[in-house]
Amino acid sequence: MVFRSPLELFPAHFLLPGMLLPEEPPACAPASALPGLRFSAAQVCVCLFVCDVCLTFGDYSCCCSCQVAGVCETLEETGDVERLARFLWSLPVAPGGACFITEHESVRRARAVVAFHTGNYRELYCILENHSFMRRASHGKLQAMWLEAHYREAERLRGRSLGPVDKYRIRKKFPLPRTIWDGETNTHCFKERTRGLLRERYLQDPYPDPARKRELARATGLTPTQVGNWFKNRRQRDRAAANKNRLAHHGMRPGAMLALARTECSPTGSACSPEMILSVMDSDSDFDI
DNA sequence: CCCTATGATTCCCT
DNA sequence: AGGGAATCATAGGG
Repeated sequence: MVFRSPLELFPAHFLLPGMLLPEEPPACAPASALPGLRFSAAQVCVCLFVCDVCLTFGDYSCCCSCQVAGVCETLEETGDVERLARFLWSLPVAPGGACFITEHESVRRARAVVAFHTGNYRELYCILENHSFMRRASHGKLQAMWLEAHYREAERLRGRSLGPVDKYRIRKKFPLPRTIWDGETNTHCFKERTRGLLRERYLQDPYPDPARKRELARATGLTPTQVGNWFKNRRQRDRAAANKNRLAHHGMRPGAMLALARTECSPTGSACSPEMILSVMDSDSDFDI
């Protein structure tokens, strides 16, 4: 087992907590040296026995790695990457590179965060590709770092910022590793069953009241806002299609179209707009309602 | 690379 | 608050 700076510089500080602090305290110093952070007593404690534990692989091993992980999580939450980097730097490193502490998922994630913020993308990719991250809650952040790192590399290479299409190609070229992705496809469209239900209700009433929207949301698993957006988009696109169609029938006045719609739908015309008639008749892919 | 489809967002209006 | 219009962002086909 070997130590990197600053443990190499101040080993006594960790092993003998009663000693005076050096002029420049290492990152893994007691909480008093880290103003603004609230570590638990146990988390602080790790700074005092971590080296000894790692040297001996004694009974503290599990406790030790959990405490280190806790400190990593706390530092990561504060967003102080520089301090997090110093803390990671202070951790012991086994000759082969593996250590029960650094193998902890939170520590690995912290290493990934530091690698990302320091622009060490090779290391970031290595960490993300070669270790499984079981905590799904952290997948989003890791995925974002994976993509952003590839975007930045491409931008640096091309000497210009990337457009949406460039980014899309980057995502295709560098798909998310399965270590940070559950494998579920992230479809851009709603499920066919959901869309079918929405279309059905839209035909009945293109202007559902809030209660109906909530009910539809429950039935489809969408949020009421998503349901509202869907209806809004549907109406907007039907109107656009109607206008397009109207241009094709140039010479036919809007009033005539409305009359046509009302006669072909219902006497009141309440639940069937001219746009809907057109959308049903149109051959656009989405007009299969 | 262009185009289309589609969900989301923003701004303005009533 | 909710609707319309314009626009953005993204996925996917050819």
